[in-house]
Order: sequence, then C-alpha cells, then structure tokens
Amino acid sequence: MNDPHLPTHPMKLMGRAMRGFGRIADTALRDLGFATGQLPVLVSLKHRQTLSQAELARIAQVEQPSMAQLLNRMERDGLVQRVADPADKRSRLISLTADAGQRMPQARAVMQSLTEQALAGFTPEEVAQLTQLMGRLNENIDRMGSPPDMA
Amino acid sequence: MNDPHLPTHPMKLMGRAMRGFGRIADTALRDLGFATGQLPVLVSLKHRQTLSQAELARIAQVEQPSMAQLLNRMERDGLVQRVADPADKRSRLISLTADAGQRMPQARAVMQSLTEQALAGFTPEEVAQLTQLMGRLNENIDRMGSPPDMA
DNA sequence: TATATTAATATAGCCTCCTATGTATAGTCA
DNA sequence: TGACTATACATAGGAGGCTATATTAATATA
Repeated sequence: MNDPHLPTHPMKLMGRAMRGFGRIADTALRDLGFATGQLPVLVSLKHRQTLSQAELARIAQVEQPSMAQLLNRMERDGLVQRVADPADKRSRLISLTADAGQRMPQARAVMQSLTEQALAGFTPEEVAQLTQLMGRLNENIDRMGSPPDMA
Repeated sequence: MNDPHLPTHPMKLMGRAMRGFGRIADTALRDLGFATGQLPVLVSLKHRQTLSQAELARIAQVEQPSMAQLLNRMERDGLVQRVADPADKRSRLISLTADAGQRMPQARAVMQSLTEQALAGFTPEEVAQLTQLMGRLNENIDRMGSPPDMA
C-alpha cells in the first residue's frame, strides 16, 4: 500500500528468527533428550494427564498427520505411551512416561531461558507490542486461509 | 524476568504465522509453478544473472546442503541451469532459465500482494515497529548462536 | 435398522531445513 | 614444489510440516 519495496519485510525476518532460534533450542534440548516440537505435547500432557492425538494436534496447531508422526517419534524415544481408549475404539489415549514427566521441567526451564535471551533488551512494553502485532498478523493470516465465504 | 508464564510467547506466534503464511503462499505460487523457498533464488538471479551455489546460500541464509537440494529440485523443474565455472572447477554457475525468468515477476507480485494482506490493518508505523523489533530479535539470536568467545 | 456422514488415525509422498561427512580443487607457505 | 588448509559441492540421514487418501468406528438419519 505504502511501501512498494518492503526492504526487509517482516516475513523474511520471521523465517530467519524461527530457524535460528529453533536450531539453538534444539541443540540445547537434545542434551535433555527432547526436541522443540515436542514441547507443546509435553506441557499439555503434564497438565491434562491424557489426551487424544486429535486434541494434541489442535493444541499444538499442527495438522493431524504431523502430530501422528511426532508422536511416533516420541513413542519410539520412550517419551509417551498410547493406550487404547475404552470409550472409543478408533482412538488411543496419549500419556507421558514417568521418565519424560520427570525430565520435562528442565526442558521447560531451558526454553524459558532461551526465550528470555532472545528477547534481551526488550522492555516489557516492547514484548507486549510484539506479541500484539504478531497476534494481529495471525488473525489476518487465519482469515486469508479460511474460505472467503460471503454467505 | 517479569512474566514467568509468557501466556502466548512471541516465538510460538511466530511459528504459527510462518506455517500459515507459508501454506497460503505455497498454494498460490504452485499455480505459477513456483514455491516459497525458491523466491530468494529467483530474485537474486534475476538481478545478478549468475551466482554460485554458495553465494545463493548466503543470500537466502540457509545452509549449503539446503541450497543444494533446493537447486536440485529447481533444476529438475526447469527453473534454473548450472554450467561449469571456467574459473573454478569446483563450482558451477547457476542461472535462471528463460522460462522461469519470464514467469518470475508474477510470483513476485503474488508474494507482494499476500504480504500486504497479511499486514492488513497495520499502519506504516506499526510495520516499521514490527520490522525493528524483529531485527533486534534476530540480532539477539545471532549472538546466541555464535561462539561465546570471551577472548 | 440400514445407510450415509463424520471423526480418529494411519500411510504415502513431498518440501525444506539441519548436521555430519566425503571429495575435489584452490590457495598458501615453508 | 610438496604439504596444509580452506572452499565448493555432493550425499546420507533425520526432524517436522503439509496434502491427499485409506481404514475403521461412531453418529445421525431416513
């Protein structure tokens, strides 16, 4: 609308930030036996005890097949277990293994610390500002993605 | 420091935005025969005519193997061609095919439009604000990633 | 109740990134 | 010049995402 060139557009900066932060976070978490993408699952299960794959996908905001594969890897690595849901034969309930539940808090602390480092020098107002702008960006993107149903 | 919970931390919002925007952009570009990740390459080659793989990796800010594979796919799809560099037998010079060069501007226009839609409702000041905050975030992340060399 | 939907997973096939290695060619320097 | 180091790529292997399709079980409906 106003700036035809967008010299260093936000989207590109975001991509770079995500890759860089992800790389650092994964390196740090690897020593604890975890990975970045697993955190939403770990945290959710820590609170809710047991959840279905579909619910986890919704919480982590990824598609169902992405969550299925993530859980496959986590199960393979002994982080979660799946037990048949007595109430629904299609579904299996996911839960943390005791081991993962115990080591999880450390991962959370690491992520907390890394996030703080990434936001070093930001005033609380700036963090709020960033969060607010990102929220609006996401709203726009969600709108763009959903059908332009003009009923 | 101040907010121990980080209810909806910026990093998570960013990841979601990137995935959402990427999905939409890839869908739009697919009809034109392109993909999101190819744009930095396309744009760079449109300007500079010919570049090495290493240079393209630097520009796109991805690792060398990532660029190698991207170029493999692009070559496979007839978007670029690699010719031996007479001055350096290790290297091959990458250039756009005529076809890709011609269709490229449309892709650029599509991305421009999608970016504007994603930033709909943002005042120029807010866009600048976002860009500035993202820039600082990237600086922090870069610092975190590089060796903590305390000479 | 028999049938048509919807929901929960599973699988296959691709893209994009990364790390770790291997190989060949350039450059440097003793 | 011969030996080292640095550079440019290629390849292997894996994480994570996505779309498109099965498959099976639960629901809703005629």
